[in-house]
Amino acid sequence: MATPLLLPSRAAHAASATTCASQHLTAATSKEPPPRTRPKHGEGGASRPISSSGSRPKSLILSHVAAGRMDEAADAFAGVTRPGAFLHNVMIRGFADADLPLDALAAYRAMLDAGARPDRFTFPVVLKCCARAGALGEGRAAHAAVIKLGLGADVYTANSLVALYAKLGLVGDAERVFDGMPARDIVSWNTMVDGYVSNGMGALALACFREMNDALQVGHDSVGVIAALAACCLESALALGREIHGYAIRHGLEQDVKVGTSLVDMYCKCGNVFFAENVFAKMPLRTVVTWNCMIGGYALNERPVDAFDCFMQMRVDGFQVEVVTAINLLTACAQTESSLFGRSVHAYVVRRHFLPHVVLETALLEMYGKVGKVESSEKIFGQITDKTLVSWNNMIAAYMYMEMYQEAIALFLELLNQPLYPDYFTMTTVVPAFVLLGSIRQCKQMHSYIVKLGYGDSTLIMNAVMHMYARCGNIVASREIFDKMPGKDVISWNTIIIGYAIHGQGKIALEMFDEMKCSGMEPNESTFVSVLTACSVSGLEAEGWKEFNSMQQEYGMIPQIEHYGCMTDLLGRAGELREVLRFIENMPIAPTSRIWGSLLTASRNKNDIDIAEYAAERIFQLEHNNTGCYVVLSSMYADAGRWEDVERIRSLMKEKGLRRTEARSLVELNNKECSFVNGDMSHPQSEKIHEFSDILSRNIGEDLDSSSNLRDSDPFASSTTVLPNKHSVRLAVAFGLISSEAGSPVLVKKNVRVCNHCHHALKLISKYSGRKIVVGDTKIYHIFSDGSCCCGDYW
DNA sequence: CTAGGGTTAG
Repeated sequence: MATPLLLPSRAAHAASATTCASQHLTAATSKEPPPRTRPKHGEGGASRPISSSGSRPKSLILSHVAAGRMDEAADAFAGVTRPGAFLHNVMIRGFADADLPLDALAAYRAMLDAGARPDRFTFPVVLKCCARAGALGEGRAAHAAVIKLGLGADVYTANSLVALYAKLGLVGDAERVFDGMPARDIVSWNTMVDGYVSNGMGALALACFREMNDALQVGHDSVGVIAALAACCLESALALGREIHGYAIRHGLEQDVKVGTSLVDMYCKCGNVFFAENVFAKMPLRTVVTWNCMIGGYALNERPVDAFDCFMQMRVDGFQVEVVTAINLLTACAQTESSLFGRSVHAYVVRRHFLPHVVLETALLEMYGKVGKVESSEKIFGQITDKTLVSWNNMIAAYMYMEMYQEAIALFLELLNQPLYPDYFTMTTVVPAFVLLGSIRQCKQMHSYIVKLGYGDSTLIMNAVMHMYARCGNIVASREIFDKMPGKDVISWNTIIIGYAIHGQGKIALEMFDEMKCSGMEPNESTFVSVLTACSVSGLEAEGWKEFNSMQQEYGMIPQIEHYGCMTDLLGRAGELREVLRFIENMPIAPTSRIWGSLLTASRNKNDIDIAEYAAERIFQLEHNNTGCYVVLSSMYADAGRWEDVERIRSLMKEKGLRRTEARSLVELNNKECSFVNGDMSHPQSEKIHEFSDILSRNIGEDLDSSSNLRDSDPFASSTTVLPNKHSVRLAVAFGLISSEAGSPVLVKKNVRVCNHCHHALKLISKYSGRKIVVGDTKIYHIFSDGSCCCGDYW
């Protein structure tokens, strides 16, 4: 490594868009605080006027403070009539060292009340306590006092201010203080770098780390290297992390156990366990934190067995298990099939009296959730006294994992009543529950409830409600919310665009996209997923290509696998299968099963069994248990009359123990929803429903006797064959038609794709009945109206 | 007498 990136050229430095400091760096002259005489223990401040009690109480206070006996120190302090700044500082620092930041702040207030004048030794400690206590108001007041007392130029004090603001998440204020400093030392820079890191701003942290090398005459120390490695974790910057590793070696910093630990951590978090193991093995000294990082690193990289082995080795080496060790182990336990390991860790932490401990309890509940023991999760959740948002989120996730959607929604609603604010994770976890079982009626209920709780102006929440309406088939309601939203963000726009896309209204989706750009909102990668989906669903081939090129050329984005997925869908609908295949083979990223699935769909629509088989083979290489793939292939064989192949797949399935998702259709009526399975007879009006479906069949001239229906094409079905007009969607539609007012649309949601036969029949039924029939499958909404479907017969 | 640093639940 001849030219380390750590020592960049000025040009590179100037190129970094956001610099964290201004230029006025005087050379190494004024950086050191002025020399001072260090009073010896017990005689400090002897020159200052002290009360009649002389220096006795002073040394007494000092020894109490040194031993952490703050009660005694306070008693002795009370005996001093007019303590000077020094003694006040001693008391403040005593409380701070005893981990009593609130008492320290009280001592500071007492100092002010007593009329003593805080000095440059007072504020660093006071500010640190403000940071630890989260006391922003007191911190700001102290900042004002610093300026009033003319201590703003003191490096120690200013550094503490930077740290305070950064710790409280006010990076802007931290930057202002930092930029305003007449001189900065290595601590100032390290504090700023770390401030960026603790606020998740890895790129800024690294820019600042580089900049400090030019600004200071000295190299990085271990503190800075540790902060920079943390920044690499945030950015997953493995290459840069290696460079910093090199720097640490060249400057003899890798001997520092904290640097070594940070290196282990960085390599694990950047996904290179091998490098981490190398560093770990060569470390002359390890601490329990080092072991924790290594165990956590294995867990993070989904190597539970290695995590357990590492844990054993840790105990052999004589290290005590601590809370973090247990938390990291639980991550590994969650990756095993059974709850056995998790339960033993649980028993262990109980024995060690590690509980209660929110993070540990949350890790336990998450682990139980992931191994499918949702009751255990519930039990732990109930026992957590100070539930954090993460606890709630994990409990919701545990319900979701077990497909307990009602419970997930109920818990989410309960969360809205807590003094906690749901975050992005909450929403992305719970939204599928609404989407999967929500009806328009439930959406409306939820919507009004959310508004009543005062979340009506929350962009985060209302984006989810918009999404929910759109996924439940009510794009109009979705649009109404969108139009009324005061603070639309990029997700709001992406949501409304994909909403129109899945309703087959590609033109409107593209209009919204134009409007978005006109409004000054910058599209992101997901926007293009929405836009390209709109183009593909609505068959807008030219527009799709235009946007695909524009995202690269105008926005400098690199298309991701999702974008390629949209493009293969688009091509599959419009073009030749060979063309789709060529497109896939020329993709710069490896195709996933979703891409091959797109080709499979295309070959099904073009009835090309050879290419379908090819696509299916690719899918099985990636996902050997892809149920949907078997179903499509099997129905294609059936259509072609290749019954031996249908049989072959059927037995293959049996061998693997795979079962098809049972088809289910939900029809929404005014006040309730009704669910149907294929051939359903459970509804009280079943006879009438079946009869009406037969009438519809006759009136549309449906051919129920064609050869493909005589034999069962479904490799998972039971021995009884269900005629197409008794498929779940047909029963739901029939019931919807007889149970709702003439002229109103019928809305049905389905958990699997509509079969070709029913799709054709539903078009005719819409014409015959003069009704709009909306059928949502897992991907899009089919809007059948006057004999045609918005999907253009490709889905 | 003062400031900055390594591990933890999605």
